Amino acid sequence: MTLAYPLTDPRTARPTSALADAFERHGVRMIYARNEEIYAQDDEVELLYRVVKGVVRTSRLTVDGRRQVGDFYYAGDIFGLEPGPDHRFAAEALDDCEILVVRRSAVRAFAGDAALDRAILEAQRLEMERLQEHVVMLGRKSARERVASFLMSIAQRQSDEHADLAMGRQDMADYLGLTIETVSRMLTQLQGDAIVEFPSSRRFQVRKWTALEALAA
Amino acid sequence: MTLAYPLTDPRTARPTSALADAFERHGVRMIYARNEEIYAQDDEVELLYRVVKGVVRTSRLTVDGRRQVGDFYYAGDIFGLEPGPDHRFAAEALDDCEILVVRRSAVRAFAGDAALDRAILEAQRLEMERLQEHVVMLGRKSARERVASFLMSIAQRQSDEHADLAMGRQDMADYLGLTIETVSRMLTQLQGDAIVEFPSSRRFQVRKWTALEALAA
DNA sequence: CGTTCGGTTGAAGATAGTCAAGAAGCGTGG
DNA sequence: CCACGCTTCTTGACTATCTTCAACCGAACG
Repeated sequence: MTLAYPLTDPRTARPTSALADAFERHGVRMIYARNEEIYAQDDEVELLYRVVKGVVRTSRLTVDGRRQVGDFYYAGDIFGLEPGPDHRFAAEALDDCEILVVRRSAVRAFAGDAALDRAILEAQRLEMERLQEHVVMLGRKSARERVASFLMSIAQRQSDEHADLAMGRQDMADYLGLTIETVSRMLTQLQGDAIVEFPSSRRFQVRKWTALEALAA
Repeated sequence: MTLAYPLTDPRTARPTSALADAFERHGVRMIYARNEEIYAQDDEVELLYRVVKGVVRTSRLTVDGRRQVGDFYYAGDIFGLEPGPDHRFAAEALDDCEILVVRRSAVRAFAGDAALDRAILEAQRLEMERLQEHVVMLGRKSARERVASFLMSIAQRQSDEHADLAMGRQDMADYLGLTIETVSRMLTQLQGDAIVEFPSSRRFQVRKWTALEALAA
């Protein structure tokens, strides 16, 4: 990890809330290399993070080595906001990342309790929505449907015709509660049905939106 | 649903937080019959609920009829606290229930923004922890492990030697992301291994705590 | 005493996982 | 620029797990 420079950058600034404002003023800009750990499982929760550039993955390891990926965070997303005194999920940089970090107490002093609490509340909302969707997906969707949902959410995020996958197959698998082989098979299957097309393993294009939507439902 | 009487009952009162306090003062006591709906999926979020007596189940139905149970709420638990403007999960009374209900805006006026936000924050914490656990369970545990985890959490909650299941097999299955048959089979299997014992289908006793814990891990 | 409902059990089938091999991309160094 | 090794992804064959469909059992209730 490299400490870069504390900064308020107008390009990445989004001073829409007390929280965003606090990030601008008190944030420290950090650089993380690919696969570097941002915080560990069971670390104390004391900082808030916002992705400026790159993609972050949260994940949890069970004692016997099974891994569950919590979510992926892209530029603008806030993460590290977890209930309880320590992190149940670790956070790692998927690729080279630029992250704004603020100390929670610093934010509180700056923003005032009420404003901060409301801002954090809002961030937690998003987090909970993600979790709720995740639960339904893992509990009630088939492998094919999970993969379709995943591609759907990625494709929606990117306005471009082509969508890029920031993560490898293993990360997808651990997010979807599947094995890497099953993910791979489902992808080739969706491609065989001409629903999506992969010019390369990390890049795809949706061919039949309605079909993909139906699966993702 | 039957409206009972607005009340502050010292037995069920837990005036430890602004939220609890608000429930005491502004709560309306409602009675729901077994399987009665408390709020529907896609209803607007505007009320907060606290279980006084009975058990509540939240669940979500997909378009094609699959059901995912979100969680079960027992006496003292707060529910209905969801992100977004409307409920993604419905809430229903598992058995005959007594519920304290407060209007969010009323609570806010009473408690003051800051105190309320912090109290809601705390309740949301618990909710997020449940969701995180649920994700890991659905994503990375086998049927046997899921059932074991479930029994474990029920048994821990009840101080008694015997633990009672408030819900039927179907509800367990929909919570665990399994079918009713698989749940049943895992239960008989755990019983066969003398890890738990079911004198009746709704009542059990843990025989080998260490074995159950190992599975639940 | 029959009916209903919730739970269990069995047999067969589908879905996803495991193990193993092969192909394709990618960076490094000759 | 090509060759090599490494990693990631794909594919195949087989197995395990879970689901499906169906029958059965037993307690609760009229």
